[in-house]
Amino acid sequence: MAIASTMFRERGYDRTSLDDIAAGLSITKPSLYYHFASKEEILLECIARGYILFQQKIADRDDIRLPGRERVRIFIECYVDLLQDNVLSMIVADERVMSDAGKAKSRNYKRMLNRDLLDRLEVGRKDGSLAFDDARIISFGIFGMVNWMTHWQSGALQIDARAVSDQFVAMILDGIGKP
Amino acid sequence: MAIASTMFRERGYDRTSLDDIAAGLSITKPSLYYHFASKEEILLECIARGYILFQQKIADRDDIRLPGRERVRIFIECYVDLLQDNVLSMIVADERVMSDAGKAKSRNYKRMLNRDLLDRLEVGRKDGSLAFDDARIISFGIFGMVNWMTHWQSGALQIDARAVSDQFVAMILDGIGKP
DNA sequence: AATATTACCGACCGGACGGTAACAAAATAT
DNA sequence: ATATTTTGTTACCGTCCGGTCGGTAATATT
Repeated sequence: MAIASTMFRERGYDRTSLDDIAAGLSITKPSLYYHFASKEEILLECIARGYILFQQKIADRDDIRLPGRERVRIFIECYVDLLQDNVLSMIVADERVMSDAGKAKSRNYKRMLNRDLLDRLEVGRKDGSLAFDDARIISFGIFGMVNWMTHWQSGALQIDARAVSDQFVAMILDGIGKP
Repeated sequence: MAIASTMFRERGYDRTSLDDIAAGLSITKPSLYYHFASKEEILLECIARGYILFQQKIADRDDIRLPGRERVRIFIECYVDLLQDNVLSMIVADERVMSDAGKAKSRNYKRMLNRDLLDRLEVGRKDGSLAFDDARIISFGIFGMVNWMTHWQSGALQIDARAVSDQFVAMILDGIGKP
């Protein structure tokens, strides 16, 4: 499962054949079909596991009493961390190849993640630690920034995960413009 | 060519067959092969055209005398604009399916684009209108934020392009944190 | 000892896709 | 008018891939 997750992230869902996954597990394709009903089911399982991992990671560090600004920071740091560790197939999953049912499930995970960030943003807006116009656009921007890290592969990402999330957070919170 | 570009952006390169492209042009696949040597060549042509369009667009608005901060803003606004108009196949092009030669060409365009933004950032740093740590990370962050818009498709992107780039720019330059 | 259940395999199917060979019709040049 | 180049077409090939079929060891249950 973790292997499939890694392969999906490295080669992309379409270009990872069931034979590839099976080979990675030292079994054969029909054997995969004993455990899973379809390729899509494998993907959905990967997505679910990624989401759970994220939930666990963030639960460890989260504190509801913190100002929104800090809670956004925590979200971003956890998210970057998980991306670096090759999990979160959600990002690689192209809904266009999925069945309606699978699409719905996948969207649901994305929606939950987005809702979490949106909530943190609104908390910050209310407690005065954040200011922005449309939370949805900000949220999309943040996700995009981080999700696109999956496209850095090979070459540029010699950079430490901590440095990345630090500077992303700095840019998001304080901006790069000088007054 | 513009048709291929749009199709690549909408369905993805892999899932756009040569028959699809040919049908979109009301011709047949072998006829495509009269004009292009391979599917990859079509993609590369799309990438090149997208780059040229970007160059034209930004040349219209650019002014070397402006402070770096403004020149970064212009870059982002032009980039968002072009993305909304379905051009820039560069983003959709997954280097993993390309030949070494194609990969090199594709990377070259990306490199040029990245260099342009990096230069603007450095100008801003020197003239004091911008402040940041590692320009590469900032640049990647900005590209990610905007590039990821291609994944918004269907549903969320009811938002006007201008609103998006305005808020992206606001977040990048001023941040969303309150002092 | 007989019977299920679990976990796996080799061989194959049908469809899609990139690409090609051989040939036909316009368009253009002479 | 004829020859030639440009731009198409129909029909096909090889390959890859998701998925299936029938069968087989090994382990657990009765």
